[in-house]
Parts: sequence; C-alpha cells; structure tokens
Amino acid sequence: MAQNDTVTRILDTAEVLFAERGFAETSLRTITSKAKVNLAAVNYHFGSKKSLIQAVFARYLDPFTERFHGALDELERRYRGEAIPLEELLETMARSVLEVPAERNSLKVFMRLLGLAYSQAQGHLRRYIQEEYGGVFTRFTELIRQATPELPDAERFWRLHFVLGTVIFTLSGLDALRDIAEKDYNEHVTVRDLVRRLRPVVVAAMQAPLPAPAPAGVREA
Amino acid sequence: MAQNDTVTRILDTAEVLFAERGFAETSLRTITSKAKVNLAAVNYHFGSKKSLIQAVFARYLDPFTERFHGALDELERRYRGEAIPLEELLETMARSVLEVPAERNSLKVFMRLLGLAYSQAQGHLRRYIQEEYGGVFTRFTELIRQATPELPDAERFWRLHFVLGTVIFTLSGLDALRDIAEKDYNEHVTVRDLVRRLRPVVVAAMQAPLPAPAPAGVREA
DNA sequence: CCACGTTTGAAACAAATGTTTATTACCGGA
DNA sequence: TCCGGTAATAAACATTTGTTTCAAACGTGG
Repeated sequence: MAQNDTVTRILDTAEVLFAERGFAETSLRTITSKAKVNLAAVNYHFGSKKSLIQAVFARYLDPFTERFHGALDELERRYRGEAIPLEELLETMARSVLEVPAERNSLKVFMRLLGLAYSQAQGHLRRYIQEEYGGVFTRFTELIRQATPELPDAERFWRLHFVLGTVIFTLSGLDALRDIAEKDYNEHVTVRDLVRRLRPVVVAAMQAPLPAPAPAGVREA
Repeated sequence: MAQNDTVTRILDTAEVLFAERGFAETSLRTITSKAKVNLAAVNYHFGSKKSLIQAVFARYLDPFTERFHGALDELERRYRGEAIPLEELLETMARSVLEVPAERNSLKVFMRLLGLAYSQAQGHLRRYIQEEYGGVFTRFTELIRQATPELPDAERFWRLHFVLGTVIFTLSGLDALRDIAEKDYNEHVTVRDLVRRLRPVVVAAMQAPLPAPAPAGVREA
C-alpha cells in the first residue's frame, strides 16, 4: 500500500494546486514538498509532468464518462427510441457531473480543472482529452440534436458551446465570484445552488428565438 | 520615434503570444527575439514582465473604457432618467467591445486576453484590472439593475456573470471552435457572426424565469 | 561639433525548473 | 533467512527563466 499511498498523495496535492494556480505556475517541487514525498517520485510514478497532468484529469474523467454513459443508457432505455426531452438530457448531464467528485469531495476542483483544460490549451491536454473522452461528448450532442430538431445544425452547435461556456466559466471561477456575492448579498453560495440557478437560464438559452439572418456580402478578416 | 517603435513592437508581439499561449508559457526571450528587439528592452521600457502584461491590457482597456463611458453617457442623455431597455444596454456594450480593436485589427486577441484575465488569475492582473477598470463595470451593472427591476439582486448578479461567461468563453476560445464548425458545417464564422448569434441567447438568458426556490436546510462543504 | 541624456546591445547573473542518476531502504516469497 | 525487485531518497544535471550590468551607439539641443 506504500506505492498507492505516494501516488494518491501526489494526485491529491497536485489537483488542488493545479486548480488554484494553473499548470505552468505549479512546480513539481511545490507539489512534492506539500505532499511530503520525494521530488523524484513524480517522474518515477508518472514519467513526466505532462503525464501527471493527464493522470489528474483521468481520475475525474474516467468515473465521469462511465457514469454518464450509464445514465444515458438508462435514459435511452426509458424512452426506447423516442426523442429524449432537452431538460431531461441537461438534467442528466448535470447530475453526472455533480455525482462524480462527491466520491471525493472537491467539485470545485473538478470544475476549475475543466475550465483550465479549455483556456490554458496546453496542446497535449486538449488532444488527450479529445481522444480519450471525445466519444461520450459526441454521443451526448447527437442526443441533443434529436431533442432540438427545430434548430439548424450550426445554430445548435454554437448554442451548446454557449451554455457550456456559461457553466464552466461560472463554476470554475466560483471562488472569486463567491466572495463578491457573499459580501454584497450576504448569502453563502454552494455549487448546487448555482446549478439550480443555471437550470432555467440554460434552458432559455437553448430555446431562444433564432437570430436574424446574417447580412449578405459582409466580409471580415 | 525609435523608442516608440521598440515599445509598440514589443507590445504587438507580446499580445499575440500571450493570447496564444498564456503568460507563464511565454518567455521574454520568445517575445524579444520575435519582435527583433534586445532582451533587456522589456525591462528597460516596462520594468518587469508583470508590468508588460498590464501594459498589454491597458492598450486595449483604456480606449474601451473611454468609448464605453461615452456610449453610456449618450444613452443616459437619450433616455434622460428613464430606465434604459436591457437590449439597448447589451447592444451598447457589444458595440463598444467590437469597435475598440477595430482600430488595431485583432478582436480575437482582445477576447482571448479577456478570457485569460479571468482564468489565469495571475493575482496581480486581477487586482490591476479591478482597480483600474472596475468603475465602468460598476456603472454598467447599476444600469442593468434599473433595466431589470423584476430580478432579485443576487439573481441578477449571477445571470450577468452567466452571460459574461458565455461571451468571453466563446469568443476567447473561438479559434479552436471555428475549426470544428468550419469542418462540420462548412461555414466560415466571423466574430461579428457570433455576436449576431449571441444576441438572442443572451437576452433569453437574462429574461429566463426565476429558478425554483432553494430547498431549505441543505448543507454542503 | 560637442556634450549629455536616452536607448540599444551583448554578456553575465542568480534562481528556479523538469529530469536523471546512483544509492539506500523496504518487504514479500522461496 | 536471504534474495528479488520495487520504491524512496539525496544529489546532481542541464536548461530555462527574469533581471541586472556596463559599455557602446544614438540623437538632439547648445
């Protein structure tokens, strides 16, 4: 159990430091000293810093995709061929996201990591996540397509990313925002609280009227 | 003009490198070599890397805040005391954002920088932007408050950040998304195009029905 | 044309980074 | 008990980082 102990201690420490400061801003020495393991342990157990970063993500995304796939399975079984309602799909995704880190206790970290994965755009990370977990996302978007047949394909594509942006952006920047909200409105905000607030907004966004058609003949660099 | 030339050449090069890779991932040597200036020039003209980062932001945000303040002035004059409609406010903000980098030609860079400012959370950057440009944002949110009297204060606060998340997230990650969209839907997407698509979504998000009240007595870490 | 403050230039600096190397400690199975 | 490989440790490695130094080049006002 000694090996496992070192490995998980590294992962536990790394994930919160990454979430707090980003990848480049977190050195292996900071991680190992805080985790009380030897500096060389990271390269011994993971091979490199890149691989450590990927391992941190895998520890969240592996259980998530499994859970999410399972939830979608049940949803498809329940609706046997019928199109699954949009709210049902969004609800299921939210529940799957919320359940995973509950096994640990750091939903906040999970969200922040997702945000970093998008913005920091460490080339290797984006590629890794795409190749490793792109499948479940493809499946989800296909179900969304069936649930919103009135939307043109391109419009649905963009709206999905709009709401994805809302969710990831808000939840990953939660700490900073929470401070302001608590000071100004004197209410303590939990992640679940935010999800409750996000629900009607996300649904409204997906069902908003179509935009005015693009003015023809306008060019831009 | 020799000094100015070096300074702007550094800024021009730095802003696109920062936008592409982030701050920590961009070394001064990369900047100066690409800009064809001496390594020491950055420290000579800006003092430090931190100050260079702030200068990059100032070059966008100074004209923006000036323009935005002016646009809000005119709006208040036009409505002389009446509450300004929500769409009008959002439209004005969008226009102000779009106009600024048009003077240069890198709206993309501007958006990406905004995204980084949020996510990378370099302590000093957040503080700098807040102190230097917090005023215009406060003014804007107050006008939004008057335009949406039906929203509880806390709800409006969060929704503003929801839509802010949508916009910044989408526009700052545009390049990656554009590639997918172009491949799958065979349409070339411009920023102005996205803004057109964002408009109804943002309005719908702000006007979505209120969320169900929070279940009482639920605690969370 | 000269002198002086400003800007550039090449080199060096100290500090920090990810990674590698030997050496030692550990510990379960023959 | 002793042997095997696995894991932990301390030290060193080569790079890369931001910053500083000091001399040379520049350009402008007297």
